[in-house]
Amino acid sequence: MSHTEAPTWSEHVHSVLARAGHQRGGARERVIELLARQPCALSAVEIEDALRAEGTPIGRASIYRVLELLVEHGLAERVAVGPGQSRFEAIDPSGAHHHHLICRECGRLVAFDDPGLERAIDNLSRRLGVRVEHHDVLLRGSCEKCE
Amino acid sequence: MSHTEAPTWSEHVHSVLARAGHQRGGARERVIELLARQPCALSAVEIEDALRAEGTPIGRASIYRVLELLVEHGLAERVAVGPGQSRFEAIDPSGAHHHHLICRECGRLVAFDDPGLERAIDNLSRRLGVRVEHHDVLLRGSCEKCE
DNA sequence: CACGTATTTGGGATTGAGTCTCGTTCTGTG
DNA sequence: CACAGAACGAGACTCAATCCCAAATACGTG
Ligand SMILES: [Zn+2]
Ligand SMILES: [Zn+2]
Ligand SMILES: [Zn+2]
Ligand SMILES: [Zn+2]
Repeated sequence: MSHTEAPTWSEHVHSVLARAGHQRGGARERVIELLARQPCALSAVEIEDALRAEGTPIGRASIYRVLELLVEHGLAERVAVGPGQSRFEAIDPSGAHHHHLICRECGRLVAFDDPGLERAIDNLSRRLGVRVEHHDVLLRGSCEKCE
Repeated sequence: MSHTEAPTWSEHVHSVLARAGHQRGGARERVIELLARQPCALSAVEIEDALRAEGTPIGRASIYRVLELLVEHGLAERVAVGPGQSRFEAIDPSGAHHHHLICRECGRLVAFDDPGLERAIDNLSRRLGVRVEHHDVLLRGSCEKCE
Protein backbone atom coordinates (compact mmCIF):
# COMPACT_ATOMS: atom_id res chain seq x y z
CA MET A 1 0.00 0.00 0.00
CA SER A 2 1.30 3.37 -0.87
CA HIS A 3 -1.13 5.54 1.08
CA THR A 4 -1.01 6.24 4.81
CA GLU A 5 -3.55 4.33 6.87
CA ALA A 6 -5.65 6.35 9.28
CA PRO A 7 -4.01 5.84 12.68
CA THR A 8 -5.83 3.86 15.35
CA TRP A 9 -6.70 5.60 18.58
CA SER A 10 -3.79 3.92 20.43
CA GLU A 11 -1.33 5.02 17.78
CA HIS A 12 -2.71 8.51 17.88
CA VAL A 13 -2.42 8.59 21.67
CA HIS A 14 1.15 7.39 21.57
CA SER A 15 2.19 9.95 19.03
CA VAL A 16 0.53 12.80 20.90
CA LEU A 17 2.12 11.80 24.19
CA ALA A 18 5.52 11.25 22.61
CA ARG A 19 5.35 14.67 21.02
CA ALA A 20 4.52 16.08 24.46
CA GLY A 21 7.74 14.58 25.81
CA HIS A 22 6.38 11.59 27.69
CA GLN A 23 8.27 8.37 28.03
CA ARG A 24 6.55 5.02 27.79
CA GLY A 25 5.71 2.84 30.72
CA GLY A 26 3.93 -0.43 31.30
CA ALA A 27 1.05 0.97 33.29
CA ARG A 28 0.17 3.58 30.72
CA GLU A 29 0.34 1.10 27.87
CA ARG A 30 -2.06 -1.24 29.63
CA VAL A 31 -4.65 1.40 30.39
CA ILE A 32 -4.51 2.78 26.85
CA GLU A 33 -4.83 -0.67 25.31
CA LEU A 34 -7.79 -1.43 27.52
CA LEU A 35 -9.57 1.83 26.72
CA ALA A 36 -8.93 1.32 23.01
CA ARG A 37 -10.94 -1.90 23.11
CA GLN A 38 -14.04 -0.41 24.78
CA PRO A 39 -17.18 0.58 22.93
CA CYS A 40 -18.19 2.98 25.67
CA ALA A 41 -17.17 4.59 28.95
CA LEU A 42 -15.61 2.69 31.90
CA SER A 43 -15.12 3.80 35.49
CA ALA A 44 -11.67 3.89 37.06
CA VAL A 45 -12.65 1.01 39.32
CA GLU A 46 -13.82 -1.05 36.36
CA ILE A 47 -10.51 -0.39 34.66
CA GLU A 48 -8.61 -1.45 37.77
CA ASP A 49 -10.66 -4.65 38.07
CA ALA A 50 -10.42 -5.46 34.37
CA LEU A 51 -6.64 -5.14 34.39
CA ARG A 52 -6.31 -7.25 37.51
CA ALA A 53 -8.56 -9.88 35.94
CA GLU A 54 -6.28 -9.94 32.90
CA GLY A 55 -3.36 -10.76 35.17
CA THR A 56 -1.68 -7.37 34.84
CA PRO A 57 -2.73 -5.42 37.93
CA ILE A 58 -1.94 -1.71 37.80
CA GLY A 59 -1.71 0.62 40.77
CA ARG A 60 -4.68 2.83 41.42
CA ALA A 61 -2.51 5.93 41.37
CA SER A 62 -1.22 5.08 37.92
CA ILE A 63 -4.68 4.53 36.54
CA TYR A 64 -5.85 7.93 37.70
CA ARG A 65 -2.63 9.49 36.45
CA VAL A 66 -3.10 8.04 32.99
CA LEU A 67 -6.75 9.05 32.83
CA GLU A 68 -5.94 12.59 33.87
CA LEU A 69 -3.18 12.76 31.27
CA LEU A 70 -5.47 11.54 28.52
CA VAL A 71 -8.21 13.99 29.45
CA GLU A 72 -5.68 16.81 29.64
CA HIS A 73 -4.55 16.12 26.09
CA GLY A 74 -8.07 15.76 24.75
CA LEU A 75 -7.53 12.07 24.11
CA ALA A 76 -10.24 10.85 26.46
CA GLU A 77 -13.37 12.21 28.01
CA ARG A 78 -14.70 12.10 31.53
CA VAL A 79 -18.43 11.41 31.76
CA ALA A 80 -19.89 12.36 35.15
CA VAL A 81 -22.86 10.04 35.49
CA GLY A 82 -23.54 10.78 39.14
CA PRO A 83 -22.05 11.89 42.43
CA GLY A 84 -18.66 10.26 42.74
CA GLN A 85 -19.10 8.28 39.56
CA SER A 86 -16.91 9.30 36.68
CA ARG A 87 -16.51 7.21 33.59
CA PHE A 88 -13.88 7.57 30.90
CA GLU A 89 -13.78 6.83 27.23
CA ALA A 90 -11.51 7.33 24.25
CA ILE A 91 -12.02 10.36 22.01
CA ASP A 92 -11.57 9.66 18.35
CA PRO A 93 -8.73 11.68 16.74
CA SER A 94 -11.08 12.75 13.95
CA GLY A 95 -12.93 14.86 16.46
CA ALA A 96 -16.01 12.69 16.04
CA HIS A 97 -17.58 12.08 19.39
CA HIS A 98 -20.84 11.04 20.87
CA HIS A 99 -22.86 11.88 23.95
CA HIS A 100 -24.93 9.71 26.24
CA LEU A 101 -28.35 9.02 27.56
CA ILE A 102 -28.36 7.40 30.97
CA CYS A 103 -31.38 5.30 31.78
CA ARG A 104 -33.07 6.05 35.09
CA GLU A 105 -34.35 2.48 35.33
CA CYS A 106 -31.42 0.24 34.51
CA GLY A 107 -28.54 2.72 34.65
CA ARG A 108 -27.35 1.69 31.21
CA LEU A 109 -25.45 4.23 29.13
CA VAL A 110 -26.67 4.69 25.56
CA ALA A 111 -24.45 6.53 23.09
CA PHE A 112 -25.70 8.81 20.31
CA ASP A 113 -24.42 11.62 18.17
CA ASP A 114 -26.33 14.51 16.71
CA PRO A 115 -25.08 17.16 14.30
CA GLY A 116 -27.91 19.51 15.24
CA LEU A 117 -26.81 19.49 18.85
CA GLU A 118 -23.20 20.14 17.91
CA ARG A 119 -24.25 22.99 15.67
CA ALA A 120 -26.33 24.52 18.46
CA ILE A 121 -23.40 24.39 20.87
CA ASP A 122 -21.18 25.93 18.22
CA ASN A 123 -23.54 28.84 17.68
CA LEU A 124 -23.96 29.24 21.40
CA SER A 125 -20.27 29.48 22.11
CA ARG A 126 -19.93 32.07 19.39
CA ARG A 127 -22.81 34.05 20.86
CA LEU A 128 -21.36 33.94 24.37
CA GLY A 129 -18.03 35.17 23.10
CA VAL A 130 -16.05 32.82 25.30
CA ARG A 131 -13.69 30.08 24.28
CA VAL A 132 -15.49 26.79 24.89
CA GLU A 133 -12.94 24.00 24.94
CA HIS A 134 -15.25 21.19 25.74
CA HIS A 135 -18.91 20.39 26.25
CA ASP A 136 -20.56 17.75 28.37
CA VAL A 137 -24.06 16.69 27.45
CA LEU A 138 -25.88 13.99 29.36
CA LEU A 139 -29.52 13.12 28.84
CA ARG A 140 -31.52 11.34 31.51
CA GLY A 141 -34.59 9.31 30.75
CA SER A 142 -35.51 5.74 29.97
CA CYS A 143 -33.92 3.66 27.26
CA GLU A 144 -35.88 1.55 24.74
CA LYS A 145 -35.71 -1.59 26.83
CA CYS A 146 -37.06 0.10 29.94
CA GLU A 147 -39.63 2.25 28.15
CA MET B 1 -56.39 41.40 43.21
CA SER B 2 -58.75 38.90 41.77
CA HIS B 3 -56.32 36.81 39.76
CA THR B 4 -54.03 34.10 41.12
CA GLU B 5 -50.39 35.12 41.51
CA ALA B 6 -47.81 32.76 40.00
CA PRO B 7 -46.51 30.73 42.94
CA THR B 8 -42.96 31.27 44.11
CA TRP B 9 -40.58 28.36 43.93
CA SER B 10 -40.87 27.73 47.68
CA GLU B 11 -44.64 27.65 47.51
CA HIS B 12 -44.50 25.33 44.56
CA VAL B 13 -42.10 23.03 46.39
CA HIS B 14 -44.28 22.93 49.45
CA SER B 15 -47.39 22.11 47.51
CA VAL B 16 -45.66 19.34 45.54
CA LEU B 17 -44.21 17.78 48.67
CA ALA B 18 -47.48 18.09 50.57
CA ARG B 19 -49.29 16.38 47.72
CA ALA B 20 -46.69 13.60 47.89
CA GLY B 21 -47.57 13.05 51.54
CA HIS B 22 -44.64 14.70 53.25
CA GLN B 23 -44.87 16.44 56.58
CA ARG B 24 -43.07 19.67 57.26
CA GLY B 25 -39.93 19.90 59.31
CA GLY B 26 -37.52 22.62 60.26
CA ALA B 27 -34.53 21.26 58.42
CA ARG B 28 -36.36 20.96 55.14
CA GLU B 29 -37.82 24.44 55.43
CA ARG B 30 -34.41 25.96 56.01
CA VAL B 31 -32.79 24.26 53.05
CA ILE B 32 -35.66 25.17 50.75
CA GLU B 33 -35.66 28.78 51.88
CA LEU B 34 -31.93 29.01 51.34
CA LEU B 35 -32.07 27.50 47.86
CA ALA B 36 -34.93 29.79 46.94
CA ARG B 37 -32.71 32.81 47.55
CA GLN B 38 -29.81 31.67 45.35
CA PRO B 39 -29.14 32.92 41.85
CA CYS B 40 -27.13 29.84 40.98
CA ALA B 41 -25.99 26.42 42.16
CA LEU B 42 -24.58 25.70 45.65
CA SER B 43 -22.73 22.66 46.91
CA ALA B 44 -24.04 20.67 49.87
CA VAL B 45 -21.09 21.87 51.93
CA GLU B 46 -21.81 25.49 51.04
CA ILE B 47 -25.40 24.97 52.10
CA GLU B 48 -24.29 23.48 55.40
CA ASP B 49 -21.89 26.36 56.04
CA ALA B 50 -24.41 29.01 55.03
CA LEU B 51 -27.05 27.62 57.37
CA ARG B 52 -24.60 27.38 60.25
CA ALA B 53 -23.51 30.97 59.58
CA GLU B 54 -27.14 32.05 59.79
CA GLY B 55 -27.37 30.54 63.24
CA THR B 56 -29.57 27.62 62.21
CA PRO B 57 -27.20 24.70 61.75
CA ILE B 58 -28.74 21.68 60.02
CA GLY B 59 -27.39 18.14 60.12
CA ARG B 60 -25.46 16.98 57.14
CA ALA B 61 -27.70 13.96 56.71
CA SER B 62 -30.79 16.17 56.53
CA ILE B 63 -29.26 18.41 53.92
CA TYR B 64 -28.48 15.50 51.63
CA ARG B 65 -31.92 14.03 52.30
CA VAL B 66 -33.67 17.25 51.32
CA LEU B 67 -31.56 17.66 48.20
CA GLU B 68 -32.26 14.12 47.11
CA LEU B 69 -35.96 14.63 47.71
CA LEU B 70 -36.02 17.82 45.65
CA VAL B 71 -34.13 16.23 42.77
CA GLU B 72 -36.41 13.20 42.89
CA HIS B 73 -39.46 15.42 42.47
CA GLY B 74 -37.90 17.51 39.72
CA LEU B 75 -37.79 20.55 42.00
CA ALA B 76 -34.02 20.97 41.96
CA GLU B 77 -31.17 20.02 39.72
CA ARG B 78 -27.81 18.46 40.45
CA VAL B 79 -24.93 19.99 38.50
CA ALA B 80 -21.89 17.70 38.46
CA VAL B 81 -19.01 20.13 38.07
CA GLY B 82 -16.29 17.60 38.73
CA PRO B 83 -15.47 14.33 40.47
CA GLY B 84 -17.09 14.43 43.88
CA GLN B 85 -18.38 17.93 43.42
CA SER B 86 -22.10 18.26 42.98
CA ARG B 87 -23.95 21.54 43.11
CA PHE B 88 -27.67 22.03 43.45
CA GLU B 89 -30.06 24.68 42.30
CA ALA B 90 -33.79 25.31 42.21
CA ILE B 91 -35.73 24.43 39.07
CA ASP B 92 -38.38 26.97 38.23
CA PRO B 93 -41.90 25.48 38.01
CA SER B 94 -42.38 27.22 34.65
CA GLY B 95 -39.75 24.96 33.19
CA ALA B 96 -37.45 27.90 32.52
CA HIS B 97 -33.89 26.91 33.24
CA HIS B 98 -30.34 27.76 32.40
CA HIS B 99 -27.11 25.84 31.89
CA HIS B 100 -23.54 26.58 32.90
CA LEU B 101 -20.07 27.27 31.69
CA ILE B 102 -17.39 26.35 34.18
CA CYS B 103 -14.13 28.25 33.87
CA ARG B 104 -10.99 26.14 33.73
CA GLU B 105 -8.93 28.98 35.23
CA CYS B 106 -10.93 30.31 38.16
CA GLY B 107 -13.53 27.57 38.56
CA ARG B 108 -16.36 30.08 38.49
CA LEU B 109 -19.76 28.96 37.25
CA VAL B 110 -21.38 31.18 34.61
CA ALA B 111 -25.06 30.73 33.83
CA PHE B 112 -26.61 31.16 30.41
CA ASP B 113 -29.68 30.07 28.53
CA ASP B 114 -30.06 29.42 24.84
CA PRO B 115 -33.26 28.63 22.95
CA GLY B 116 -31.28 27.14 20.06
CA LEU B 117 -29.71 24.59 22.36
CA GLU B 118 -33.06 23.66 23.88
CA ARG B 119 -34.58 23.27 20.45
CA ALA B 120 -31.72 21.02 19.35
CA ILE B 121 -32.17 18.79 22.40
CA ASP B 122 -35.89 18.68 21.73
CA ASN B 123 -35.40 17.55 18.17
CA LEU B 124 -32.80 15.07 19.27
CA SER B 125 -35.01 13.41 21.83
CA ARG B 126 -37.77 13.14 19.25
CA ARG B 127 -35.34 11.57 16.78
CA LEU B 128 -34.06 9.06 19.35
CA GLY B 129 -37.58 8.05 20.20
CA VAL B 130 -36.89 7.84 23.91
CA ARG B 131 -38.45 9.81 26.70
CA VAL B 132 -35.84 12.32 27.85
CA GLU B 133 -36.82 13.60 31.27
CA HIS B 134 -33.87 15.81 31.85
CA HIS B 135 -30.75 17.09 30.15
CA ASP B 136 -27.45 18.19 31.65
CA VAL B 137 -25.28 20.53 29.62
CA LEU B 138 -22.00 21.81 30.98
CA LEU B 139 -19.51 23.80 28.92
CA ARG B 140 -15.87 24.02 29.89
CA GLY B 141 -13.64 26.86 28.83
CA SER B 142 -12.52 30.21 30.12
CA CYS B 143 -14.82 32.95 31.28
CA GLU B 144 -14.53 36.60 30.23
CA LYS B 145 -12.40 37.56 33.19
CA CYS B 146 -9.87 34.82 32.59
CA GLU B 147 -9.84 35.07 28.81
C1' DC C 1 -54.95 20.06 74.92
C1' DA C 2 -53.18 15.32 75.52
C1' DC C 3 -52.09 11.08 73.21
C1' DG C 4 -50.21 7.85 69.82
C1' DT C 5 -48.07 6.98 65.55
C1' DA C 6 -45.51 8.00 61.59
C1' DT C 7 -42.23 11.12 59.90
C1' DT C 8 -38.26 13.92 60.36
C1' DT C 9 -33.95 15.10 62.29
C1' DG C 10 -28.89 14.99 63.48
C1' DG C 11 -24.53 13.17 65.64
C1' DG C 12 -21.41 10.18 64.50
C1' DA C 13 -19.62 6.10 62.30
C1' DT C 14 -18.74 4.39 57.76
C1' DT C 15 -17.99 4.07 52.86
C1' DG C 16 -15.52 4.69 48.76
C1' DA C 17 -13.82 7.49 44.86
C1' DG C 18 -10.09 10.12 44.21
C1' DT C 19 -5.51 12.29 45.76
C1' DC C 20 -0.92 12.50 47.68
C1' DT C 21 3.65 10.93 49.17
C1' DC C 22 7.70 9.02 48.55
C1' DG C 23 10.86 5.32 47.81
C1' DT C 24 11.53 2.05 43.92
C1' DT C 25 11.77 0.83 39.14
C1' DC C 26 12.00 1.74 34.44
C1' DT C 27 13.37 4.45 29.93
C1' DG C 28 16.02 6.60 26.91
C1' DT C 29 20.50 8.61 25.92
C1' DG C 30 25.31 9.11 25.48
C1' DC D 1 26.55 0.64 31.71
C1' DA D 2 25.99 4.89 34.06
C1' DC D 3 23.13 8.65 34.80
C1' DA D 4 18.99 11.80 35.03
C1' DG D 5 14.60 12.16 34.55
C1' DA D 6 10.09 9.92 34.09
C1' DA D 7 6.92 6.55 35.48
C1' DC D 8 5.20 3.39 38.88
C1' DG D 9 2.73 1.51 43.07
C1' DA D 10 1.74 0.59 48.09
C1' DG D 11 -0.64 2.63 51.23
C1' DA D 12 -1.92 6.68 53.98
C1' DC D 13 -5.05 10.23 53.57
C1' DT D 14 -9.08 13.44 52.21
C1' DC D 15 -13.59 14.48 51.99
C1' DA D 16 -18.21 14.20 49.73
C1' DA D 17 -21.79 11.27 50.44
C1' DT D 18 -24.26 7.51 52.87
C1' DC D 19 -25.91 4.87 56.74
C1' DC D 20 -27.66 4.03 61.39
C1' DC D 21 -30.53 4.75 65.06
C1' DA D 22 -32.18 7.10 69.06
C1' DA D 23 -34.36 11.44 70.07
C1' DA D 24 -37.32 15.13 68.55
C1' DT D 25 -41.11 16.77 66.01
C1' DA D 26 -45.46 16.96 63.22
C1' DC D 27 -50.19 15.96 62.88
C1' DG D 28 -54.66 13.44 63.05
C1' DT D 29 -57.82 11.93 66.63
C1' DG D 30 -60.53 12.04 70.88
ZN1 LIG E 1 -19.79 6.27 25.17
ZN1 LIG F 1 -20.78 17.15 21.24
ZN1 LIG G 1 -27.11 28.08 37.82
ZN1 LIG H 1 -31.78 23.08 28.77
